[in-house]
Amino acid sequence: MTVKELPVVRQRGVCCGLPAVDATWAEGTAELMKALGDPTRLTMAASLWKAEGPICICDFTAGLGLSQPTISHHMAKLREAGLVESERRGIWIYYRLRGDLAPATKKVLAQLIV
Amino acid sequence: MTVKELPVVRQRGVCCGLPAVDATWAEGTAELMKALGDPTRLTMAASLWKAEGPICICDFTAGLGLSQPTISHHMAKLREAGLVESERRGIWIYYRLRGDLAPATKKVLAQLIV
DNA sequence: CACATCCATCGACAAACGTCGATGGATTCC
DNA sequence: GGAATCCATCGACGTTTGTCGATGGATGTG
Repeated sequence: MTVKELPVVRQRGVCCGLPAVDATWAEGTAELMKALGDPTRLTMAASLWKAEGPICICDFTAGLGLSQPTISHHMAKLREAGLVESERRGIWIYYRLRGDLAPATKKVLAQLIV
Repeated sequence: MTVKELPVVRQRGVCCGLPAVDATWAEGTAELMKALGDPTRLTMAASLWKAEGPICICDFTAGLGLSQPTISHHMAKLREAGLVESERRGIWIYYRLRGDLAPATKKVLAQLIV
């Protein structure tokens, strides 16, 4: 993030180039950001990150003050984003962060979560 | 992110606690994630991150294949998120990442951008 | 078997979002 | 001064999102 001087002269009607940014990377990474771009989902992800063990929907419902369908909906988003996996245990379905998270994703989460 | 065994016994109708997650942190961080949660904005932010100097709207318009109002709109979102600052230079308005970005934000961007 | 609990899914609804064309202000060039 | 360029803002439009109540399947309890 080096800051250089502004271009002194510039021709009107002519545009300069941009640093190359891979479109596929942008698409995928934006998807991850979008998954974390809601306070409820971010809180759920952070809880799973900090938790010693997996957590079930009813615990989030109780703790976050939202309806069960809403929590379920958010968890589905996290699943679609490839962030969590689930395991049934009797009546309950326990969620945890996926064990095979991409290292880059892990680093972002580690950096993100206080 | 330690993984522990699932609870073996559990009472029905009783919910367990969650790891504490600060609501203010979640609100603010989700705001940042939301700002980066669109491929166009993420590309713009990455371009600014990689660029040697500031970039003006018309360059993004030319490079990203979107209308000028759309680019302007996205840039406004990045500004509202506290990510960019601008400087007028004649006809052009140059944008750059804010110099006083929070260290945490810088680290996230550094981690994020390839 | 009947009943309770947990949860995913559906349908609905208001709010937010991404995009565009049109407009108008600011600045520079001729 | 007149014309051209850059850009922010407005209004409009269809799409996506966050939330809920209702429903039904799966599983365990008595």
